[in-house]
Amino acid sequence: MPKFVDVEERRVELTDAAARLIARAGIGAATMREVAAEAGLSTGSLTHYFADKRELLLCTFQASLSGRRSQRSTRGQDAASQLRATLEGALPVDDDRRRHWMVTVAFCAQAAGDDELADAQRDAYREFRGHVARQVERAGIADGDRAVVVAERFIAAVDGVAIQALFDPESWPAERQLAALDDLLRA
Amino acid sequence: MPKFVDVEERRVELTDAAARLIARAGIGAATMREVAAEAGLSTGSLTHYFADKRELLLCTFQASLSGRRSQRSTRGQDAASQLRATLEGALPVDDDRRRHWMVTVAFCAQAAGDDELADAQRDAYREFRGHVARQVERAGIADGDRAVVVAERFIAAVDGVAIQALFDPESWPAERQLAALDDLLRA
DNA sequence: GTCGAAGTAGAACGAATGTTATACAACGTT
DNA sequence: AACGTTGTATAACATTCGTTCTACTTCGAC
Repeated sequence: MPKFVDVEERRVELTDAAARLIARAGIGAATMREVAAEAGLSTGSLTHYFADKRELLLCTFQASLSGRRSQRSTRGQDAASQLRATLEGALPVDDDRRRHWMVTVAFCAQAAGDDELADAQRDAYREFRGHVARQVERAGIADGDRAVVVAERFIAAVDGVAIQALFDPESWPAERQLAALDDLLRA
Repeated sequence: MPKFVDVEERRVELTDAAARLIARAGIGAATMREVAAEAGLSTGSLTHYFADKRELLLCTFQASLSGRRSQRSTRGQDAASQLRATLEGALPVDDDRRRHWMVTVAFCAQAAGDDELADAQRDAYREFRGHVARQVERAGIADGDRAVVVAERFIAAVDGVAIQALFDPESWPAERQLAALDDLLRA
């Protein structure tokens, strides 16, 4: 066994580079050469860790999803605070979350005509909906199917604000986004 | 003056073909050759009506925007119904509106790294926000700055539902989208 | 009927892309 | 110390893209 390199870490470096590129200049800028250069490597290394571009993009998408999922670390708080934290995680209030959102939008667009991507998108959203619904139940806001409906409404409201904030940041500083979230939870 | 062809009509045919392609298979599928073929023409004709691909895409985007704007024909109704109709126009409840939404998402993704596109996106949204705010005022729901805030909340809720409906149509048939809209307006 | 501008088609070109192949460097094993 | 596997870089390949160029058609003006 020669030359020890943490394969998973390398793959993360490469998908991170792809995500940065996509967030900065769109998915069209994420060419094999550009991704490799952004990661400080060569296309030879890139193809060594990903069979082809499709695999690279799929992994980039799923890495972005799991990154957002891992950000939902909610312990030691009451249910209402956990719910609030979860929804706040879906707002582009800092550069990191903004980057995640740009990647998400890019893959939403890419999902047209790519069934595998569309399925991944849909499943990720349903998982998120279930997560929010569970927290809605724990917070005692609603139960059963009603909790799912409330979760959908919460997510819709937050996603809508997020989209507006993404493309009109001047109108939507972080405080205003959080104020909108508070208004939503108050009702 | 030889050979009379309605230039504007031809341009619409071409941007329509581009929009169909983008909605069906993503913006990556909207190559010059594919767009020309979709419109039943050749690349020679395409370049005859659009200087380059960038102009074609910009015109396609603006045509999609103005198409949605012209759909807001609201006369002979009370203010509340007009508001409802405007917001319903932003829901992907039929193939046409669904197509408009797919094009919008595609250009949202494209707006990363393209300032001109990002500006157009932002301005279009602000125009829509003003339109909704005016109808909110007429409906007597709120006045002045409050009307704008209410408009933003309405748009956010509708956009959020739209995004969910786009990528999970099974969970969001037209009736459910409209029910969500009614719930929103009732509160 | 002839001429010229407008429309259309198709080929051709350079640039860029995804992919593959080849050569070299690094390190554990024997 | 020699070898084989892994990692990395670079070059080459075929394809596809946007764009440009050229030829042909169509129609009104004279």
